[in-house]
Amino acid sequence: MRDAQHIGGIGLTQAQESALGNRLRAAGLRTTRPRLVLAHLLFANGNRHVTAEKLFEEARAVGVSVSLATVYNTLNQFCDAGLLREVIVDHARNYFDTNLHDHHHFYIENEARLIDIDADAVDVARLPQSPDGYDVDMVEVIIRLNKATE
Amino acid sequence: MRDAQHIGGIGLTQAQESALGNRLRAAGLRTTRPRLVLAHLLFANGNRHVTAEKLFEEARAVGVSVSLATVYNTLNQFCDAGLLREVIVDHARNYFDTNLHDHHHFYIENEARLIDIDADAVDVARLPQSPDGYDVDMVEVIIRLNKATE
DNA sequence: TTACATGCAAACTGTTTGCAAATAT
DNA sequence: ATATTTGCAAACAGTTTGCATGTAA
Repeated sequence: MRDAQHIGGIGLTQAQESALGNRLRAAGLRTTRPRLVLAHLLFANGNRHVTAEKLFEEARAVGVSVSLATVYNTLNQFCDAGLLREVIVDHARNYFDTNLHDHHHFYIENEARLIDIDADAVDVARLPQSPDGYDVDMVEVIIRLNKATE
Repeated sequence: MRDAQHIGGIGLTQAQESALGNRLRAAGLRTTRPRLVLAHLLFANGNRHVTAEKLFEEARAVGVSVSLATVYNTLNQFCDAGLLREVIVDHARNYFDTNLHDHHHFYIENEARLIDIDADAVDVARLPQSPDGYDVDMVEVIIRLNKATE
């Protein structure tokens, strides 16, 4: 007898569902079905970079009906709650990153694809002084890539 | 007797106008009035970071009527022609930077303001290897700032 | 005189929002 | 029972585009 599939048709075990529920509650969010589904898609398999549209399609692909507006709202709530962070590399699309550790990015421009770079793989040895009256919020290194011309 | 004001009411000298004209022609662009006006606003006073809307307002402020669409088109043409480059730091607004040298940016988030950082003020000592099949297009360092909490 | 640039308004993209119905606690 | 969340559709911001008119070469 296998685990009940509680959430949509996506085959979440009770343990997974409960863990995700705790995570949402810890972040101050109610555990609604759309949030559990999206959280599962986001957090179940390692770090991800996701746009609203892509996540929306993934939800539908696993047979869960969520509105696009809810995907947007949920991503923003997760962001505000500290479960996600934004990455700004493209003025068309907004990316959300599940990796909350200090890190940087490759951005493959013609594929609109992000790849994480561990913080300790980059050495920003010296930084200029910030203008008076301002604090550093974060230091981002973005390495823009294109397909190699062979 | 002072120099004739050839372009709108913005008091371009003949020398300035001719220099800007050359610059546009060298970039493969016809020297139209809107382009000369916008080029003057962009290039006359050192390096700038500008949005389409801001440049549009500046043009109107100096009494030149240019359509917003033309400002957008012109900025994109200048970009394609290598007279400007884009800076992506905010998914709402698109910034254009007149500084074509290798450099980085402070971005003051709550003021939507960019400040240049000379390339040699930052020491990116070690970079990770790019994924196979991709070439580095550029390495951007963005230091996000907020007003200091005193 | 011919190709290119402009202005306008309409289209378009990604995202947000107002509100009634549904759901979590 | 009450506050929160959802879905839908409409609104919205920034940007792009089609087309008739105007302009540079």
